[in-house]
Amino acid sequence: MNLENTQVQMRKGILEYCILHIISRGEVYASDMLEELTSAKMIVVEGTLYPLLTRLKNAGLLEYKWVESKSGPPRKYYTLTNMGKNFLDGLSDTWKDLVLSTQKITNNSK
Amino acid sequence: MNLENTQVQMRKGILEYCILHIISRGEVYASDMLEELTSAKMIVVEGTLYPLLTRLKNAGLLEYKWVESKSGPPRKYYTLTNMGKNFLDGLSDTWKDLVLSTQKITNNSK
DNA sequence: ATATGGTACTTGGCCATACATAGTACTTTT
DNA sequence: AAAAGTACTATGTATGGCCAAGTACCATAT
Repeated sequence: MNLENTQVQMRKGILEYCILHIISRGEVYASDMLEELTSAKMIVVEGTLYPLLTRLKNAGLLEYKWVESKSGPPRKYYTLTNMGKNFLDGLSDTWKDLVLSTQKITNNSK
Repeated sequence: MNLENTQVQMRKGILEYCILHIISRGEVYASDMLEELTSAKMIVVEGTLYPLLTRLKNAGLLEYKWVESKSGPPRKYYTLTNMGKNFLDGLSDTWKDLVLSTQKITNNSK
């Protein structure tokens, strides 16, 4: 039971929300997402991101197309499916509720 | 992969934070916490709360004393240890960072 | 042409937490 | 004595983040 471990637990689910959101703004591939997540101080590593993308794709929330790159192997560029858009909307509400609930508890000083 | 499942995932870790916070405000026992969590719309059930309290206690973050009840079996009243207080402070920062990071990403409309 | 280093993605296994479910123990009510 | 209610315990399952090792392709240096 240490802080680092709890930080990991806190990220669960939230990451999914953030990634769907990033993709909703336009075609991106994994490294784009990693860069944005890192610059927002949301710690993520490859071993987390890639399996997550695969999961979301298998669930029908994402689709991708291969695009050639000038500096390396081809890349998977992801976009949201309609189902993905709906799911993102649902997640949005869930996240807002969760933040509100937490505020309610942590601001309560009785 | 459904919404309900993701809600569960999002709660992971955050619950720990909320519970430590509730206990930090004074002696409480499990049903007190359950009531407050429910009224804040943070869905939790017995089967989640009790094991969590045991875990936190074994980690040295909580301690409890038995108190007789007028209407039923005795209760465990919990308080934070010093270690628990420090841990809660750390969690506070972690949570705030996480919310900020998420805001940064979800408000980014490029 | 071959070797080296970097980029992009894949896979298998581990661990921690939330939850469902069933069960124990004690008290009060009928 | 039986039934109902309260407080707590124990076991097993599912999921997601992460580590670590590995594959494959490209560009550059030797």
